[in-house]
Order: sequence, then structure tokens, then C-alpha cells
Amino acid sequence: MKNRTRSSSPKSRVAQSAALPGAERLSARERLLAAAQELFYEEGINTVGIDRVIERAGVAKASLYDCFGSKEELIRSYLAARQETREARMRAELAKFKSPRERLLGVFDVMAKLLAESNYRGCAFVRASAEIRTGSSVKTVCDEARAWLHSLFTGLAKEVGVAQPTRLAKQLVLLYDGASVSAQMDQNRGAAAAARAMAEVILEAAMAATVMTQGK
Amino acid sequence: MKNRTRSSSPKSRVAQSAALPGAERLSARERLLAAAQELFYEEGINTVGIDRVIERAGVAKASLYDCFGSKEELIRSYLAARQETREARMRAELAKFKSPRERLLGVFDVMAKLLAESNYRGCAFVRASAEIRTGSSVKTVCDEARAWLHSLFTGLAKEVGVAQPTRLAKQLVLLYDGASVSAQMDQNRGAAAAARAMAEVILEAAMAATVMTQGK
DNA sequence: TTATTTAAACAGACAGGTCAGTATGGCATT
DNA sequence: AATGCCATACTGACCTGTCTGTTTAAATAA
Repeated sequence: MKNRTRSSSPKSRVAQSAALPGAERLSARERLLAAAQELFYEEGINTVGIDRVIERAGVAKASLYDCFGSKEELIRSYLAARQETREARMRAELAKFKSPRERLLGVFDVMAKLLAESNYRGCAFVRASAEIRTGSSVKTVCDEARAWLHSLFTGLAKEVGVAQPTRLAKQLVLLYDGASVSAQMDQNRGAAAAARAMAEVILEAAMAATVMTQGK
Repeated sequence: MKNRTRSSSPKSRVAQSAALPGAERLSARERLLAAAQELFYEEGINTVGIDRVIERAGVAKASLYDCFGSKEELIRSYLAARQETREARMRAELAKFKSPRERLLGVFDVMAKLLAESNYRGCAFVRASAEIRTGSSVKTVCDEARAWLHSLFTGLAKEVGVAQPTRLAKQLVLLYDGASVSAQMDQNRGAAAAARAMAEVILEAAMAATVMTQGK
């Protein structure tokens, strides 16, 4: 006579590493991560308690601590998963562009799609950094995300053949961060387009400087 | 026989509106705001509890609730005070520049000084926004700070006589935000200088476009 | 096939701590 | 007498994490 909110057809279980194409029930771990994505990102990692996460996931509290061991580890897993999907999406979308120049500017086109989503709340790693207390192990995941962002732009800057690729990369990261903050704080939906336009100008200046230093 | 951590020479009190040049003791309200500045900004408004604030301020808990009524009001006062000092400092520093162009770029020079401070942790309002829960009255203070930032750059953009001042202002705000995030997340001390260099390029492009549209 | 083991996930209560906010009473200056 | 401030105990809510015991389903053995 218990009123269960869970799906009423738990015919089979999905092993952690298995990935069956059928619409089978997700494992507790996967449901927890999905719930964490929504709640932690949209409301903050400190304001959302464990109880709300397990309620959203439809999972017992004991299962959470079996899977992750602590809230902090759940947060780290949430951020790590977010970074993985970010990398995969960027890789897939950038592959569509042909020229190095289009690929570099394409990062801001991808960003424009993200900002257009109604639940955009700014960069998850910047937000998390603002919430953690000093010495938290969560910072490591944030640092890795930042390193990836820099390496992404550095690689693209080298492809376009600019004289100082790390310098250009730092500038593009700055534009990327600025767009995310403007979108978050000012509901400025055109922030990515503005950043793209600026990136074009900056890139042109960097290319011009490259020709100068080459002497021809 | 009580071991007091407070100053041992509370000879006189400083009224709220008085500003005596002597090293007189500050009022409870002022000490609370000073403590809030340090703790809330450096460690976050959620991670720092009331008890730590009153301990740092050397103030009784009852005094805090006499002065502010709630933690949320203390947070709002902390942010409002921060915004006031930010405006005053910017006004004073920008007054030193002579030409409109120097004043506009001078914002990033002022910023460079801020980033150089060892305890810089990014924009207090962006950080606070990441911590508050939806519907908090703290957001109003953050919105006002954002509005000021936009009006600051819009005014400077009009002074330099560009064709689309609000467009340029949005771009400069984006650079400002990007520099603050880069400094916060990557310990990039040169972020303000990078933003200034980019602002120069963007400004030049905007001026060029202005001449074009003017037809001469 | 049937029985047994194994493991993941379930429900829910409880402990221990923290936090915001209140209440009481006392002290000092004006 | 009034005001501003101090010290401290207390309440109730919330939050993380633990513990106990049960259910379910797949894997394995008889």
C-alpha cells in the first residue's frame, strides 16, 4: 500500500558500465548525477542539501553514500561529468568547421547555443569556486576545467598560426569568461555574439602583429 | 578575570555619523561591516556564519541583530558599502586622467591595482550572486552594482564620441568581467593589463566605424 | 528446474553538529 | 532615565552522515 514515486516497471537493472540502448531504468548512481546536475547547477552546491538530491533522484540516502561516500565527492563527480560533456560537445561541434579561423571563432558559436538555453546560470566551475571553502578538494576539478579551457584556445591559436598563441589564448579565455558573466548577471543573451565579434577584432590584430614580426 | 579579546582601551565611542580623525573606537555597526567585508568577501556569504562575524568584530550577537535585524540585511549592507567605496575610488582615480580616451582605458588601470592586492577573490557581486538562493533580496544590490558598471562605461563611451556608446559599453563590461574571472580563477595578475590592451583595440575599431558612418 | 548466494538498492530512524535568531540580564556613558 | 553595547544561554530548524533491516534481481550451485 506504499505510494511509490518511482517508475512502476523496474523490469531490469542497468549495470554501471553497461549501456543498453533500451529505455531501461538508470542506476542509482546515474540518477544521482542527473539530479545533481539540475539542482547543484541551478541552485548552488551549498544551498541544496543531500535530502533534496536523493528526493529528486528517487534514491535512498544509503545508496548515495554507497556510491559516493560523501557530499563533497558527489559534487566533484557532478563537476567532472559536466566537464566531460562540455569537452565532448565542443569537440563534436568544432569538427564541423573547416578552417582554423572558423574553428577558433566557432567556440563562441557553440557558446551562443549554450547561453540561449533558458536555465543558463553562468560557468558551473566559476560558480562552484565561489561557494567552496578554502582547501576543498573540489577546487582540483575546477582547476582541471580551467586548464582544459586554456589548452583548447591555445591549440586553436596555434592552428591559425599566430605569433604568440598563449597570449591570444589568454585573451580569448578572458572573452569567454566575460561572456558567461554578462549572460549570467545581465541576462544578456547576445553576450556570446558580442564576444565573437570582439574575438574577430582581436584575432585580426594578432595576425597583423604576426606579419609585422615576420618582417614581411 | 575574564579574558577579553577586545581592545583594552575603550575610552570613547564613535557615533555612527561622526568621523573623528583620532584613533577612536568604532561603533558596533562599523566593526560589524568591517568584519563582514573581510569574511564574506574572502570566504563567501554562506560558508561564514554569524558567530564568526561577531567574533571578528568583537561584538555581541544581540548588537548585530539590533543593528541589522537579520543576516540577509547584513549581507546587503556589506555589498552596498562595498559598492559605495568602489564608486568613490573609481571617481577619484578617473579624475586624474585628462582625455576621455585615457579615462575610459583608465578603468582598467584602476582594476590592475585592485587585482594586485593579495586578497583579490573576484567581483564580490558575481560571487554573491552565485551563492544566494533564488528570490533573495540580495540580488537587488547586485543588480544596482551591475547597472552602475554599465552606466560608468556608457558615460565614458559617450565622452569619447563613439557612434554606438551602449554597444561599446557592453563590450567593455564584458572585458571587465572577463579580467576579474581570469584573475580569480587562474591567479592571472596581468588580466587587467590584457583587458586594457584588448579595450584599446576594440575602441580603435569602434572609432573607425564611427568615422565610416559619419561619411568622412 | 529449483535453491542458494550475492549485491545493489530500498525505507526510515537517529545521532551529532551547525546555524540563525531570541531572550535575559548587566554595564557604562550621556 | 535612556541608549548603546555586552555576555551568554537557549530554541528550533536544518544538514551531513550512520545504522538497521528489507526488497529485488541476477548469478551460481544443486
